[in-house]
Amino acid sequence: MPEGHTLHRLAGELTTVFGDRQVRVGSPQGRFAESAAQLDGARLIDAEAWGKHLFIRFAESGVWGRSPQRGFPGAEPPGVRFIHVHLGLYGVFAVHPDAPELPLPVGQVRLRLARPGAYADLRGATTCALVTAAERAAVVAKAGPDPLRADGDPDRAWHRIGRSTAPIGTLLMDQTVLAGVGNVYRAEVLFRHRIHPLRPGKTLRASQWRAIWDDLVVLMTEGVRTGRIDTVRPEHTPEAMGRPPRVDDHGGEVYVYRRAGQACHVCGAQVRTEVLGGRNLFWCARCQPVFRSRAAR
DNA sequence: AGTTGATGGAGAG
DNA sequence: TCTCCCTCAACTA
Repeated sequence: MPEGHTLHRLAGELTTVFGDRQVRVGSPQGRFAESAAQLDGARLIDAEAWGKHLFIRFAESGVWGRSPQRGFPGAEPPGVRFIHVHLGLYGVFAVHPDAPELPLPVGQVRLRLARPGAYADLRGATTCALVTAAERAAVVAKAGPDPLRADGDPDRAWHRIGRSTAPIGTLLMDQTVLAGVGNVYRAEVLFRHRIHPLRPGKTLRASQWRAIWDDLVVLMTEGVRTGRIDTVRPEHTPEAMGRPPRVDDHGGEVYVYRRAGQACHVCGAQVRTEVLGGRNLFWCARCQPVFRSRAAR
């Protein structure tokens, strides 16, 4: 379930459960075994997310005591290292904060973090690598502003969007334009703002982009809190509309994502789908017209 | 038992 | 634009 909210939620969980503690690091599956052996027994300082990237910070092996650098990623002490995790499409990092026993790994566990009473298993990640502070900085430098970070700057994204002929649906998914939005938030935020996904970025008004950004901050912050993606307004919830709740693997209440052919919750028209850049796009052609007359606004 | 798809992205051509 | 990678649940047969 990995969009930006998943990674920020994970960063918080990992910091709470393992922050400022000595941890066992292993790779039952074996693919991260060499790096895991180097980190095993080191102190985990904290974890941090930038868009869909997760960085787990470790003090130099054998260094003890509280780190004054915690929360100040600009000045890393020598020897600090990170596990860089990217979940890709279907990676899962399951944190078990209260586990009296350490169970045998089930399935392909690439990375296991453990301390007495707690463990976390990573499966299916596209990236799990031991990196230096400089390598981490290079990944961050490529990423666009993240709506979930206090330092996220919407103007940086607007600089790209406002002059691009690419579809806004493509730009929202481009992690160098904006970091953290995935296929669900893309579909949903465009629906909420009644913008057709194929509309060129440069045809948006700055105020429209600002409204989208502000909405993403709210929606994704809620996603971090709940661990799911809910985007319907109070008047469109199952309870308010007297419709059955969504039954799906991720469970959130949405307007258009993966609802192709079903009736739009707002206007009743059939939700449409199309492949764009290898990813499924969903929108309501009536609520999100390509061209909108002044009268319609 | 085998196939498909999924909230992602890198690299080749 | 295509191909490939990672894993596993939910399909199909």
